[in-house]
Amino acid sequence: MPELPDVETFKRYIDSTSLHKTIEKAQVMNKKILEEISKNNLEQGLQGTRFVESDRHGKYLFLKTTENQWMVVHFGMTGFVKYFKDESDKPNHTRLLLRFDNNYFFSFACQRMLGKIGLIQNKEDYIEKKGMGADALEVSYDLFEEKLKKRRGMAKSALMNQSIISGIGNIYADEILFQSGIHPKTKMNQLTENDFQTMYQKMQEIFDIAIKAKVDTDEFPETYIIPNRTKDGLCPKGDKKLKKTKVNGRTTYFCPVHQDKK
DNA sequence: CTAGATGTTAAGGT
DNA sequence: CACCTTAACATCTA
Repeated sequence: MPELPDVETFKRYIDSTSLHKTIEKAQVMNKKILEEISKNNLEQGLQGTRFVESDRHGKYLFLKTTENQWMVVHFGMTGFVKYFKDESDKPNHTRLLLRFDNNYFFSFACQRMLGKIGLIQNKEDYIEKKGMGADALEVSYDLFEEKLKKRRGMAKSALMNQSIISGIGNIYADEILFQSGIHPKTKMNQLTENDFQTMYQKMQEIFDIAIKAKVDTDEFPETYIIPNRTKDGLCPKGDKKLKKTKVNGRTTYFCPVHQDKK
């Protein structure tokens, strides 16, 4: 799940459930998710503090503690968070478990262990060190076009490159290109000014709609390709079968009729 | 049993 | 040097 809209949805969920509660206990259940910190240092760094503020950059989530540090969360491919009261509701692949002073729990779960959690002093330095580009919801049109138009590789690869623009993943890259009528293998440097304007506008619109729908694909517009990204999926604009290919080593769906720009 | 699944990164190649 | 592509990571399911 976790592309920009998913992470934004987690952020809002955390804002409404988990801020301003003292963390009485922190338990790292699996060390593989730790990013440059020991189990003990993360647990001790969290215990006794409260989360007071949250932020998101691309697919990364930041939670500020009363000690002026940030817990940075990356969800990998299978990560999610859950706030719950009854211990029997604890998710299966919980890797970090917090208990608040109201006896509710906070779980960070990730089945495939591709997620990461760290504790950092400075959010801006971290973003810089990771080489992240501007957040997809904050990037200006001029920067969007300037960064993308020189790229020689395939359009989809460039959209998914986090160092150019942060937040677009495999699923939403397919949606942006479908809504823009651009074939995913088109070379980015062959697109026109008009194409970049369309992609920029569609990117904003799609993320906006996905976030408002809380990422529930049942609530997505009928014209979206995301719910149809399956074997035998049909184009929502014409009933022709979608094509499946690989870009960047990732499964890519597109409509050969509506994405002929190449 | 094998292939593939929303992500990132290191290593190799242009 | 800047950019592009691929494999690997760990686990589970179709």
